Amino acid sequence: MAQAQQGRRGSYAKGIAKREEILERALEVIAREGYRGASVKELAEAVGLSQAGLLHYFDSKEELFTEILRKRDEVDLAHYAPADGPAAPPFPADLDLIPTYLELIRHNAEVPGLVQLFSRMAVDAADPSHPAHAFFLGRSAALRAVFAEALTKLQDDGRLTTAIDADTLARIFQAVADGLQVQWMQDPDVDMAGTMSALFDALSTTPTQTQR
Amino acid sequence: MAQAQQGRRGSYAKGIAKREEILERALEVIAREGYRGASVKELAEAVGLSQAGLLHYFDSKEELFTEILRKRDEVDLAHYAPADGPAAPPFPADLDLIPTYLELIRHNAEVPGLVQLFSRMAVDAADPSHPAHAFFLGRSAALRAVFAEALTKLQDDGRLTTAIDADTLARIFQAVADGLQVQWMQDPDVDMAGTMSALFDALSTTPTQTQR
DNA sequence: GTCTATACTCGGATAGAC
DNA sequence: GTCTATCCGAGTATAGAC
Repeated sequence: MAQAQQGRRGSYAKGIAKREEILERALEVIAREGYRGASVKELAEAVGLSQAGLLHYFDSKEELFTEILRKRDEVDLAHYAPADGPAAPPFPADLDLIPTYLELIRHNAEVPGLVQLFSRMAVDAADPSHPAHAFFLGRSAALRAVFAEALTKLQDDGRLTTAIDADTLARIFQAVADGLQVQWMQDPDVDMAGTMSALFDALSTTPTQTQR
Repeated sequence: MAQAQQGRRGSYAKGIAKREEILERALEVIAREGYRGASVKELAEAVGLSQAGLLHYFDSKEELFTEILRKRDEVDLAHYAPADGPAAPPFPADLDLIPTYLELIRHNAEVPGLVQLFSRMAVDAADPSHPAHAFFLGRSAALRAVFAEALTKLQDDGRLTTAIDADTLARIFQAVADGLQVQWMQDPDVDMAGTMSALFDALSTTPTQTQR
């Protein structure tokens, strides 16, 4: 009960490496092959294990998929946060946040399965009793906090409208991103990054365009 | 094969009235009691029928729930389109569209179950093989068209920014609305209408506020 | 640690009586 | 037209062999 268990429940140092490996493989597979209400069995086979073998590392299906999303944030953060100290996931509080975010959105368009998984879970996890509920609340708040900070700086520099407070703006950008994902899933011709960018430009006070 | 069948498949004039009645009851029940992955059986009992009895009127679960959403648009349209000729669902092309839309958003906050159902289906129906795929594509496009028309008028009147074309603006408003719904489901404190309204104001060129 | 096999549950669909 | 009863498939979880 008191020993150091840094993984999740019941996993000792031994298993956690494999766990991470599984999650990375899962990310690749889902990104490439898509997610259509995937079952544990399907994912297990894609990852090279039996269903029971996979569930050996995770307590339940919900935990498994939640961890996949967490891992996704982890790799995205590592990739899009060039110089990082202990920055708050899923994004660093750096200044060039908007272009970086647009880059990430462009990247998302390359991994439809992950977008599907995320959107699906976001809806399901709205139920407070869902295992991923806390994860989404926390992630969502963290994302907005980082955004709000960056947007405040832009407002202070006179580069962004002050007609809306930064917190609300952060919420709006988040909503647009999430909403565009759904539209894009339904119609892949939708230009998520371009639309986001257009909104940002329209709310900017300088004639400068965001570099796309 | 040639006789007039105005309902869906295999339902003759007799059944369609009951069908509509069922859908109305379903709307009430879901709005009030919420939707958490509801099964046909649950809904059937809430509506006063057995599972088999309910499926007598609908070919499948997916068709049933799609029809519920369609009915929802129908009653919303009837309620929020005061004087209507043959206007395009789910909204009339009238001028006071923005305040009306805000009203509808406020109304949505009163019927969480319907929002959950809609969001869930919107994600699932992203799959082109989903029975509701076409419904969502059509609805979405129709909504944007109505919006784009109204927004164009506002731009022509010099009351709205011309930094973004009306079509893109329509898409943005749609995305914000959808995204805010997800945020609101996760955290009911989120003020959907207020946030939408703030964005609209910020994109307006006149100092006038939208009447909330 | 990983597998096979199985138990169990749930939910949608269908057959057939009334 | 509506019910009861049943079937069937899917999917998760678990037991137990290796």
